[in-house]
Amino acid sequence: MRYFVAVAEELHFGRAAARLHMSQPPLSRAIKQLEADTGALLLARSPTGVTLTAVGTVLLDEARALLEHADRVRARVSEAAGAAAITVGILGDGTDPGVARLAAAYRRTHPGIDIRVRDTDLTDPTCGLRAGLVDVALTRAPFDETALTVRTLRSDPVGVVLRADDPLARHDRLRLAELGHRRWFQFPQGTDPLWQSYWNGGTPREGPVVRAVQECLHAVLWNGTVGLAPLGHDLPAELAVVPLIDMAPSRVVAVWNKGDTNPLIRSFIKTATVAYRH
Amino acid sequence: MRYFVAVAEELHFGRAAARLHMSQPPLSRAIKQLEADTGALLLARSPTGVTLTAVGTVLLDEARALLEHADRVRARVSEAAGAAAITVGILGDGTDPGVARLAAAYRRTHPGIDIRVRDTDLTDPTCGLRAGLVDVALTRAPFDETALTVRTLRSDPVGVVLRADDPLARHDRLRLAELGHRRWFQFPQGTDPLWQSYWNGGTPREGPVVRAVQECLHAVLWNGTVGLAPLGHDLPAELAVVPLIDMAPSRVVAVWNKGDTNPLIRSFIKTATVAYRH
DNA sequence: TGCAACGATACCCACGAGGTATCGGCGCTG
DNA sequence: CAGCGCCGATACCTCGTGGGTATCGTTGCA
Repeated sequence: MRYFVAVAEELHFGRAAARLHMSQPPLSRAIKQLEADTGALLLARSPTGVTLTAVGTVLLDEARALLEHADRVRARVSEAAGAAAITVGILGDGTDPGVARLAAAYRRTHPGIDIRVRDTDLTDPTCGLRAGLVDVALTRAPFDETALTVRTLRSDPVGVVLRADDPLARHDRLRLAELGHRRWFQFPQGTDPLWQSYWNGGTPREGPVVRAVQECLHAVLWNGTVGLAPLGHDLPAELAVVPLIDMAPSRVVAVWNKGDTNPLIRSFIKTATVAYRH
Repeated sequence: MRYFVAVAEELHFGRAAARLHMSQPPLSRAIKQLEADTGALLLARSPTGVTLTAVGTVLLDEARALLEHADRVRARVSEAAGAAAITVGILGDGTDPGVARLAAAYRRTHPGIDIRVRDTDLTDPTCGLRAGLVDVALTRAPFDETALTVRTLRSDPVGVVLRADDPLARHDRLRLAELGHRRWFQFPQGTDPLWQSYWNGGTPREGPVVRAVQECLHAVLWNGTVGLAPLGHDLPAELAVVPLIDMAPSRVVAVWNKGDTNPLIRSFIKTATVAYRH
């Protein structure tokens, strides 16, 4: 019916399709189907243009009222639901382009829902999920997944971060073994072992302790240490990141507590999967 | 929303599913999805039973009103459309079980639509479609399809109709060649050549002229002629039908005039395809 | 008479709504 | 208090359809 109202108002299939953010053929089909169900021609397609038939005029009025009614229902129910809120944890500084798209999409499809964001440092890959500080975390695997549900959103190749003037920075790809003698920045003791081990390339390392992304970069810049990072992020010109060919890619994931009853999680995850799929 | 109203009224997923003619799991999922979109729990599932939450109560009222509104819109539009009608032609005496299911299904999904039926004899496989006597024909292929659109609904094996005491009737299958010396009942001159040729098994035959199903049966009973018929129909006990192994199966088809603008045709064909798919 | 516009058609792919089988949790019962 | 049964949730599969791209046919216009 939204489709029909759009076409009836534009009196032009192409423009209506644009307004509905879709292409023209499926719109034509949808209108045809509506006509088949009502049993009457709603739009007179003459080569000079599209006109409303008598029945079409009736339906236009009725459809407008009905759609308005539906919108009112939505509003009333979400009012009755109170300020529904979801807290999402984001690892690091959350400048991931996917996050921006996701936030925009979710605000659009669920207006009135209160989205709270909690930016966390790199020491807890679950962003405080277990502690109940967030409902869902946008983070990176791997980590201890007991009592959590994990959904992969994307995979990024991983590289090593070096000073731009580091001799190794001239390579266009490296192996972990070529970095064995370097100092690596380290997460503090007590962080998730799987997480810690992954970012150390699988073997224990020595180096300065970091907690946030900025600290990692500083550690590389000032201390000449190295460390791993997913590719595809903007870095200051003084730093270089060289792809590692023997490192499993880093998975961007959405995580939530198994058995969490907050109904918003379900819709949030769904929006997330499509937003990350471009 | 219909689903939600059903569950809210029954306060029992299983019973609601039965009422909606569906199974319980997809209903559970649908409600969950509604809850995800609303952002609030609508139903409190306790092991003792299902209860409406506060938000659920609000939605129940609103949903009832909205669904009622939608029904009113349907009624108003179909009233404005006037007595929309579709005339369907049926070949032979139209006792095909599929036809009954189709009629029932279409009346249910399109109440208020005037279905007129035109039973025709076997001399015109298009049931007067080209002459404009019907909008859509439920008939059997093959025939001249120029300017027609054909949609196959089902395929029936074909057999030869014989008197029960005919020596050939004792076989459980036959070949066309074994019937070469018999007289076959014939359609009148001027009927569609493809149609005529098909029911003659591909070669010209001699025999009494028939127009209706009854006449065919009488021709076999009283004149000792033979003829072809699709299997799977009830016949009087004095007649037998023996499957032919070298005869292409007979396709039950829906046909309409190419470019016909009656919008009901589309929905009728759709209902037909699902009705014939059991 | 060629061209541009526009709705219709053909074809393809991915998502989701529906199904069946099974699980898990709680209450009831012997 | 252990076992059973009820009932909603979960897992997994399949098919229909809603959306896409590419192309056609018609018609008005230059």
